[in-house]
Amino acid sequence: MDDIGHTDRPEHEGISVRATRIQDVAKLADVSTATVSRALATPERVSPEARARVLEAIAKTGYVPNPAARTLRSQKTYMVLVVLPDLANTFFSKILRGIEETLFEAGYGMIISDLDGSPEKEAHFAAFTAAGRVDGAILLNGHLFGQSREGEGKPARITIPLVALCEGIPGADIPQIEIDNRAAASRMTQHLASLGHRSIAYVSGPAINILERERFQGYMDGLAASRLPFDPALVIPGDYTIESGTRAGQDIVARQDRPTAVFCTSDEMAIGLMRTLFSAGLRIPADISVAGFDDIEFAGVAEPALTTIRQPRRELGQAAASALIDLLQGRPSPKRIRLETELVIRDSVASR
Amino acid sequence: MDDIGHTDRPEHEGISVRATRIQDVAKLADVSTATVSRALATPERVSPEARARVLEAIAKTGYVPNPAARTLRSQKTYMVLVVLPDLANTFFSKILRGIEETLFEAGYGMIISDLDGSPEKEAHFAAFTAAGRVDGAILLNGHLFGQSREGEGKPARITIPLVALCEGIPGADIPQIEIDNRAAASRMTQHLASLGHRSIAYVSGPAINILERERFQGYMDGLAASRLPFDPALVIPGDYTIESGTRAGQDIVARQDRPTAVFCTSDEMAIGLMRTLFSAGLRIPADISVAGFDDIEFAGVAEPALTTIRQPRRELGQAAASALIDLLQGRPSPKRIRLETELVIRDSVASR
DNA sequence: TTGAAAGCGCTAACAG
DNA sequence: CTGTTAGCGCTTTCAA
Repeated sequence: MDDIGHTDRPEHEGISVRATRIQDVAKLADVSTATVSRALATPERVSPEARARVLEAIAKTGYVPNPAARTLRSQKTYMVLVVLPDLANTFFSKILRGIEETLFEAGYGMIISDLDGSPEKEAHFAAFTAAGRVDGAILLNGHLFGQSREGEGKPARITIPLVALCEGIPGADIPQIEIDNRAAASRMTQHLASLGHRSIAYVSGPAINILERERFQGYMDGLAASRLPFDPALVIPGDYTIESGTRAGQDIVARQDRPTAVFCTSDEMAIGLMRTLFSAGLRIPADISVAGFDDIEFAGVAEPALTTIRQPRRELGQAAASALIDLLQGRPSPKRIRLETELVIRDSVASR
Repeated sequence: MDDIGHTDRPEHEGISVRATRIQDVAKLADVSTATVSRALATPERVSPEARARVLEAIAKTGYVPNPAARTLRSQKTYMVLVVLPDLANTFFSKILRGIEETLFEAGYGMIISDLDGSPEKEAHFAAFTAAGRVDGAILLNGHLFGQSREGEGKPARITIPLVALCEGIPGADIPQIEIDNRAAASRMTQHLASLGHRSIAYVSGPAINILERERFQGYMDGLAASRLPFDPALVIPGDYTIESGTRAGQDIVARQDRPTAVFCTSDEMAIGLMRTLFSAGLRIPADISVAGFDDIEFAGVAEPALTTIRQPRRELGQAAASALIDLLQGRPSPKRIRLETELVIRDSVASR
């Protein structure tokens, strides 16, 4: 049936093709398999001599424990699921690095789930999680797993530890790791106002999005703190993508009475918007200032270089992973962690 | 010890907290566990009645097979490892989608390994692979796993099916999925030449890189086909990153005798380079033309929009996954697949 | 501190 | 077509 199967025992040049098992190590070290297991998991409960012999045997054989067997017995997978809305968004890559680093140090592996806006994918990963392939999950998508798929069967209940990262999940009683979106947006708005801008447009994220709601609050706060009136006409809808930025640019170009500054709530939108303004013959920042949010890689090489809000992406990932590990190991975990952002001043904003 | 552990049996509101096992389904369907297993794996070998009862019982209980037990018994993980040099590079995200799609349809999951230029990470994933956590791997990093870590112990031999994607691995007898880098680079070079450019600079990738060698050959081919002489001074070293593009730009700005066109072998470099040229007061494409390679998302919204080579990223991913699945299921797999690229003409290149 | 022994939940070999 | 049975390799009581 399986015609690529290799024969099991034969030794080629002294190297057995079959993987070393715990028994082989035990035999070589002249101890029981239980002792080998303990030498690895709880070395302090094994005599130094036995431990040394086991370690030597492991080194000699290149033994690596079989994870399936370990998982089956201990009911722990040492795997964590990371759920994100869109892997293509460069914003996530550094966060993933931070997560992976911290997880790795604690002996956990990471499985990435790119939802890609597909409900089936979400159902799939919910089932995956329910099947016990992971010990916990970090959610970057702003909501919990969908519960069941079109009523067939019981919803597989998810009972593993969860952590929400970046997009808080209101109502869910799990640790939330995030930045203070409201304060950051307020700060940028005030920065623009302090430079003399009195007509500051706001390009939003998707209306349902929690980040959007917080950043919009911040925009309002900033306006108020700068004693600027709120003008609904200056709020332009977007969804964080390049394309929506391009569309917002068209909207602005078409206006008689243009704002002097535009605060885009993502760098992607700012870059798309700048392109449209530029094509229409507007000079940035001479004619109009543009600010972004996130500080992705391309923000610094955009033309002009983008003034934006930097999120501590790696640290966000690390903090989320740490919180999850705490939970996984039965330690208490902080309910909410807020990391600081930074206002990065470049060339796309000028004073008026 | 584990103070977050839940009690095992108690039923809350009729729902058992403990996961359903194959035994529960068997009992409910009034068949043996073997029949349940067969109804799932080889339905044609089970009578329609038995199958119906099993399916019903599964629906009723929400049974999901325990993957650890399945793996332990069958020695198959239904997991594939994808090794990439840098997850932050936007070039890879669509490829990953293509891989994931195809894998998913065939019932395989995907684990991503971001090497991030770290040899330890590589050793870690080599061990991971050797430990039998995955059935096969797709390598996007241009080489096989490092063999052992500083001589301690035997090198864990990797014997699972592998596929090389994008960066071919010379000498390795595994399927290679790639584009024709040489032809694509030649085409771009000839495109520039056909527009009247006679001094075409080439910003390279890392010298050791196989892609670089192929693209450089293509550049030479294109020059020859256009009856243009090769001038070593026009080859500027790069490493595909934004920063190296910026540096290449400085090099060009500093020259007395500037090329009229620059062919960058990655879009990142082209974007970094354009920024430097722009800052130095050069107009693109009026003063100097710039071309890229890859067609990443930002190429279309760069200022000016970048003329480049589009790679069929999703299809590349799909083809690699298909080839690996063939191998995994004992079918013959094509040794080499080359997908077509496309010349995308935008605004960063003008005729001379 | 150590070993013996009992499974974790599943699939595959072997009968029937 | 179906059931019985024997493990896959490990961790974890339990007893010494």
